[in-house]
Amino acid sequence: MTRFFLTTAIDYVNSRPHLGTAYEKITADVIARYKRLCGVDTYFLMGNDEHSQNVFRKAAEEGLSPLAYCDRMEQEFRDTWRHLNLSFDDFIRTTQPRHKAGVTALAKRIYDAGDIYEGVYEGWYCVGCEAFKQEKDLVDGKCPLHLTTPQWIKEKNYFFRLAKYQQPLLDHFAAHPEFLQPAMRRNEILRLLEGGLEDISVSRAGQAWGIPLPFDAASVVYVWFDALINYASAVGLGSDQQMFDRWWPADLHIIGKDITRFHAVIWPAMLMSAGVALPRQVFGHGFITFNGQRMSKSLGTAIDPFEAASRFGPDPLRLYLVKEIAFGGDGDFSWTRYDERYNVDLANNLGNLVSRVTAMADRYRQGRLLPTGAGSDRLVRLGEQVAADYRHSMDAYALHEGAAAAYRLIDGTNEFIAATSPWALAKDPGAADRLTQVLFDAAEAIRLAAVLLTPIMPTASAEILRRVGGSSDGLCLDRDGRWRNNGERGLVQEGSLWPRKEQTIVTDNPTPPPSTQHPAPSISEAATPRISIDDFMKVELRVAKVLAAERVPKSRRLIKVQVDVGTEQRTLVAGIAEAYEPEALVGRSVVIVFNLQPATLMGIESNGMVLAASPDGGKPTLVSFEDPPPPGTRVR
RNA sequence: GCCGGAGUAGCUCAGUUGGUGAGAGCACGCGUCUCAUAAGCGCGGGGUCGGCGGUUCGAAUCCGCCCUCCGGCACCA
Repeated sequence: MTRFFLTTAIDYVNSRPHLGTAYEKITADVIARYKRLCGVDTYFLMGNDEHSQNVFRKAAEEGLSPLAYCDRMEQEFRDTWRHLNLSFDDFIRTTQPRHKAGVTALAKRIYDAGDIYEGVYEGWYCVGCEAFKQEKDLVDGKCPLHLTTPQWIKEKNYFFRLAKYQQPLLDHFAAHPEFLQPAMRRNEILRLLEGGLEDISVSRAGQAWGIPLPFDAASVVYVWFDALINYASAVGLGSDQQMFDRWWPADLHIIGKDITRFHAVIWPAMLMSAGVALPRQVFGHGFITFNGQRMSKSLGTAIDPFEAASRFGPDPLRLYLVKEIAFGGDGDFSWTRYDERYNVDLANNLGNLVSRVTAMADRYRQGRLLPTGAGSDRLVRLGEQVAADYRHSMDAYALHEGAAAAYRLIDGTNEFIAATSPWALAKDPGAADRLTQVLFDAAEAIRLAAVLLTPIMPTASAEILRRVGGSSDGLCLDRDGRWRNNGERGLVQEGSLWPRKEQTIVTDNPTPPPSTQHPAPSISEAATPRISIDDFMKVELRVAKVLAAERVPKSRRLIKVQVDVGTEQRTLVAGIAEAYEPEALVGRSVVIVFNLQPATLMGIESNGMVLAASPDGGKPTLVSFEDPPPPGTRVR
């Protein structure tokens, strides 16, 4: 294989990228750079997913046309990616003409294959639940929650015959065990496939923001169907056959583990139907947490990759994410750990190693080194072993092991210097040749390690190569990734590559962004349409005192509370069990929505709603009073 | 409750298809060199590999049950 087509998931443009998104792109970039280092003609694709209703709404909230909003977000994404030194060859947007051409072409092929049928999305619809109900969910033909007979609803829709591809997909998984990685994800999907598939809806009626179906312009392609096709449309499906022939099929889709099903089931089925070759491999990477917590904007646990890369530059961040996290598994990021790894891996080991070797070369040999004999057996063997291990690991996308291999050589070189003590040799006139060779060996080991680290730390590696007298132009692993014991080297001694960071000045406590730049709530609040006082007065808020509370059986969130609202007692159900024990609620005064339509939750009728602040991804906090007024008091 | 993931040294984690007395980094203690960014190198302490059973000549690794933590789903009026 002389060419390699690599993709990452395209990103929703609802918000700016966080470190988790950046992680995916960085690992993909490392793979792309590794392939290029191997002399493989590489096409690395990234992009944005713009046809979502959320985007449409968000743009409207900000008073922008959807496209103008997407243009702006593209700049934000590109700025971030540039800051991380990502070497993508192409950046696709799903609003581009080439993508529309690709979607149209693929949809038509699937349609012509007879795998898209016009149907009605029909089923029992419970008005109370605002949801479709499966036959099996009904009890005596009635909604078990509302005890009402649901309506039979029909909605025009187009379906893709996904179910038809159950067996072909199973066959494909059997024939290509490498198709989905890591293995655990494959097992999950196999179990899902064995359980059978259902046809899926691929269109939405009555929406303008999207790509019209080629066979029915009144409907647009459903966003997922649309998005997946980007991988093919970017390389010319439906617009540039020559390019498509050159790059398709994709060699590797790097995606997050949460969207494995789309890439390992729906996407290959679509391609099978259209008679297009399947991608060779899908790799589902893990998630990055911040101090063990899921990244969330409102909790202050979303790390801005821009900020992280600004701390020491992009290379240290890239090294951290690649070396410290087993690729495929989940990983954690914290500022203290980031600083620690920076000091250990970069300042103490690699950076200091470059300093000591260039300093000695300068001091003892005026920076000129020419081999005087054979290289150190031990170090040469280590270098060659490391280079081989590195290749095996990187070829298997065990990126963390590839980084570790390079570091074994760095550590080994520090040990080598301690063992050979060049400063002692320098005092012995009879050891002149020996000293030259020792320094040459050390410089060569650094050169080799820098070559291996090039995909991970492109800028720093080039700088190291310059300092130890190696070239960084047009690197080729076959040629430059092996031990050399020839040629004069000119070493240059300059300032520290990575000065030690003596103290941590950033905190790892979740820090919600300062209110001045708190984009999440402030923007959405400002953007929400204002309501009149009359609208608000429709909502009747009242003080209620909790008389009794108990956990709803088999529920994780729900607590059933009996409250006194002044004029009567009521039963309501509140989703606060994760934050409150029922006993702790009794006697408390809370605020409820008094005039809310009743609803049935887990079989219990709730007459009202208990107010609580509900942070995104956090636990609710009840609205309470310093000095509780009597039950029934109106709140306004 | 259902479905996943995880539980290995004080901390963060590696441990390919079960097999040499269980590892790395950080932190800690001791020693040592002086070329270097108070960095490097060497030695050391410290672990019932969540618990209990089972398969096996042999299990951190496979199987069963249980405990704990974290996600996702169902309820979130």
